Amino acid sequence: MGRSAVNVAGGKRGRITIHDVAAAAGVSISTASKALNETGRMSVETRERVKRIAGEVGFRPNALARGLLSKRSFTIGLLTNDTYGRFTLPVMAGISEALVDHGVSVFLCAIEDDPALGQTHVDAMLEKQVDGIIATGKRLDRQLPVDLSNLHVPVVYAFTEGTPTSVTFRSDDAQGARLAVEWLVKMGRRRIAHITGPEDFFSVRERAGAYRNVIGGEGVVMFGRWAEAWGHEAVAQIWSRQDEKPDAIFCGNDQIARGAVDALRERGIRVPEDVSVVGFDNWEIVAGQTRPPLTSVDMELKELGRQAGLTILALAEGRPVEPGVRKLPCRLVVRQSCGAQSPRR
Amino acid sequence: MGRSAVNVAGGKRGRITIHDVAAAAGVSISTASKALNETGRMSVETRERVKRIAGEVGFRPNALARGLLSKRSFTIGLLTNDTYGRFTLPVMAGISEALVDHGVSVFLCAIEDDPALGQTHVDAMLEKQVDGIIATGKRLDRQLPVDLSNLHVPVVYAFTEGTPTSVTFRSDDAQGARLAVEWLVKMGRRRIAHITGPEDFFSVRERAGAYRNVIGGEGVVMFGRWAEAWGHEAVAQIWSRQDEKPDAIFCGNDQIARGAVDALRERGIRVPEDVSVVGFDNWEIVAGQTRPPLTSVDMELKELGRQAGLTILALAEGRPVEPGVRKLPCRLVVRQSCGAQSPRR
DNA sequence: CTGAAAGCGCTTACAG
DNA sequence: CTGAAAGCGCTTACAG
Repeated sequence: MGRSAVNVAGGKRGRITIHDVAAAAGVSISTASKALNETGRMSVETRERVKRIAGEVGFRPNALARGLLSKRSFTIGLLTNDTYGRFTLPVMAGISEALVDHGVSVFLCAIEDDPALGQTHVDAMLEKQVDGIIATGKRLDRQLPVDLSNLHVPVVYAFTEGTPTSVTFRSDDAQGARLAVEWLVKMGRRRIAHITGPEDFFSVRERAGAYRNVIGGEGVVMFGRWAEAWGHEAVAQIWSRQDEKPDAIFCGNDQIARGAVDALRERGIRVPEDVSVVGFDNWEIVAGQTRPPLTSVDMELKELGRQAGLTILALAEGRPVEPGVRKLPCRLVVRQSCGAQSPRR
Repeated sequence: MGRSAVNVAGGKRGRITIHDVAAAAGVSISTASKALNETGRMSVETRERVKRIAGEVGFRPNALARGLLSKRSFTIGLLTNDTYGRFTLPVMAGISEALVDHGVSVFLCAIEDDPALGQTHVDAMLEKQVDGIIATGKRLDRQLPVDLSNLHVPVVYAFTEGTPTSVTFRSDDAQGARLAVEWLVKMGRRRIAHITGPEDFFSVRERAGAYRNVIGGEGVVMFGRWAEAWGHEAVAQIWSRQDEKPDAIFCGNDQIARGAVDALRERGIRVPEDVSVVGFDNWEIVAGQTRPPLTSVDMELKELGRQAGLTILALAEGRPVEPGVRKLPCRLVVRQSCGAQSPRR
């Protein structure tokens, strides 16, 4: 008891080591180690005493020393080229949430689209003995500008293109688009248009394909830019034509949807009474501030991050994981832009 | 040469250690270590040979082992309660940019406003022997829900409230507001109103105070919420009154400014011809998409992050750092909402 | 100019 | 039930 107080200050640099705990408890460091780790066999009394004293002196095991032995650093790296963070932040939140209970911390490395910077960060992670790397990005059909194959540590891809033998998590954009269009149909809409982003995006083609499947025909698909201004322009184009006007618009993302809603309002067309609008991404800052707030497809990126985190953990622990692409379902978030009814999920 | 190839596979687990390099080069591990670290004295020939072979076999020093000796992990933690990332991402980018060249990696920990989660993350960081912790948040007048004093590692605060003896970086909101209002004055505006957020925010009071100082009177200050809808409402209130209308509005953030601009347009009031508008935050997604795009005050959070990073590094290396609050200047980003003229900076 | 030895803080067979 | 010893991968005095 009295002796423990003497050692509270710890050795040099103020850090308390297992030696201090052992000395204070009057046992060897091996016994102290086993007591704290619930391994080995010893009297309950000894184990409890060591643990109590460790708590009293504020002992915190040095993860560096531990990692040196165990070959596990309880550290992973998250690599992203999405500097703006629109997609990376929810993914990061999911990873962190899944791993914090396992004592795993996450290095975040934003590499823009700079291969040299990417290599620097990968090298730094590897030297720090990360247990694995999760690569994430801003589009499903592009790889990060770094080579992550043959790395000696497991790699998982989330919301970015992976390699054929890796495990890759992505949103099921076709299913998400289906959700949106079927919802519009269920609201009684029959003339549904689709205003979306650049056709060279894989997800744009996926979403457009699903749109066509649901409406059972060619429909009206307008490819453009990921911008509010494009939503405006597209509405102007449609309403300047002679043909019958749509009673619903499925937009490729929330920014386009916001532009479309604003353009409709400025034309005196009511949303959702005259025209229903659905967005994609469920980006709160955009969807929530639109008048009226947008019903939108959420890609569940946090859940995607969580699964990527649990997978990298499994790989790091040597548990078997089936390689391949895993599509995660999207969810429709109902606000006011399609009418008041709530989904019957 | 031939021998090095034999060792490429490394020891168990495929990792190549300094033993492999030493063996391949035919020297002792001490010599290998000194050769690689440019320390000690030896023939240039030996040093070069060791370095060449290390490169050939793909040797990567184990930072865990290194850290155990040097008491430096080349790792820092970034703690934030800003889950949305609006403020944290630029800060993080600045930190990372400043430290990557020094071989330092960053653990990102989002703790929401949960003290227990905060403690868990702090404990994890401390066990991993971080060289320091940077605390950041979403407002200048609130502390994170964790106690970071008496930590045995240096702590720096950036865009969140620190402790009296710590070093804290924050934006100079008064100077930023002055920049905005002086700009409006320079554009010939004389009746400048101020629509802003909740009065209990320190930065709201700072900005309002600077506004009053520049216009030299009480002015029109309307406190409200950080939302587009509030910008709308405030404009409606002003324009429903009998008195003379403002010819400029300085808004407390970009969302309010966007709402105000939309409300003005809907009233047939032209921006910037009839009324100039300035926002605050320079949040690209809002400021850039407003019609017309917003002139806005940028808090230079990336620079703030960079300085926080360099400071924590200095502290970690034992260099002396003056404690106290450091206010960093804001910058006015000119777009189209005040007129076409560009700043004469 | 080069190497043997001690040690960073811990864990884990192996003895007793 | 408990402890001495070896070792994880490196660095750094200290000898030679």
